[in-house]
Amino acid sequence: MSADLTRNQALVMKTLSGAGAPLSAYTILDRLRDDGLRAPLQVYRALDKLTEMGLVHRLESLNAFVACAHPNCHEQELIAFAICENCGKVEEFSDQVVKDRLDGWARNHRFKAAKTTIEIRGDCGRCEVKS
Amino acid sequence: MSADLTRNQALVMKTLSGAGAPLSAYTILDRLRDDGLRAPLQVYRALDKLTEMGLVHRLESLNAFVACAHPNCHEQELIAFAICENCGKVEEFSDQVVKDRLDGWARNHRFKAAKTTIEIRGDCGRCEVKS
DNA sequence: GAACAAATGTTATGACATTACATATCCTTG
DNA sequence: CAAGGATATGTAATGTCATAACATTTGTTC
Ligand SMILES: [Zn+2]
Ligand SMILES: [Zn+2]
Ligand SMILES: [Zn+2]
Ligand SMILES: [Zn+2]
Repeated sequence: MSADLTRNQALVMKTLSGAGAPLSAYTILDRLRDDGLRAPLQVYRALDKLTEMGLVHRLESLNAFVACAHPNCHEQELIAFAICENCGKVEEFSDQVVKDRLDGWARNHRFKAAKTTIEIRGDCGRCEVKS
Repeated sequence: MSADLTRNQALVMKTLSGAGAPLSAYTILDRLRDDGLRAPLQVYRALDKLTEMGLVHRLESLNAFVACAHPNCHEQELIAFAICENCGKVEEFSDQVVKDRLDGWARNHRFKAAKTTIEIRGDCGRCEVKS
């Protein structure tokens, strides 16, 4: 199925997987200087491919990227993200009812959805910050 | 209720209302040069206040801003946006079921939501492009 | 191995957003 | 009214995110 990754794609994927939290393209670049990467485009091109493959998600409200938590699991699903503003952790989930409701709205309004973004910003349970 | 707008806030609001589509902060700035605005910050500060007041929404997937279609109507609602990638038009809607499902997920995971983004990108009915 | 597609390298530039600091305006209250 | 505080403004500089354009290399197919 998913073809082997190229060198740059593998480097970017490894960086994101190891981070455990979203990273900006430029942060990824900084962490890969020693591996020979020098220009933003090298990272953006790898991110584009990885996103197409479903291995990486772009978080629109953060302008950042995160490794998929369930690779190859939810190819066609509508994915929602819960993003902790305190620790940076991201949880992915799907909800068929939400998907059905949004699909229904689109159908009723003759809107042809291409991509849907659902992102919840807030504080995760583990982060009950000592006020 | 919503206090009077300051000069800069009124200028930005008028520009956004008249546009009928989302505008970037820099586009707004360009359209207000003749009114004396010169720096991005003047626009961003006005946008911040207008957003707080609920008169303007930020579209995360576009890095742009749009005048609220139903001012003072949905103060506390979860708002979803359907954004046409062809004509730029944005439709706002609320769905209580979607809100309940997302609230339920958050409750179950002890996630304290601060702000939720729902944006559907696609093509609106009016835009059935001549292929 | 010629031809084509895909990936890479590099420079420059464009687009979006904030920091830092100075000044002005409004509004309260003694 | 003067003093003080809160809010709004003006301005320059800088930081952050993303793509255009072009040259080169690598891999695949016939
Ligand atoms: Zn995923
Ligand atoms: Zn957290
Ligand atoms: Zn609205
Ligand atoms: Zn349209």
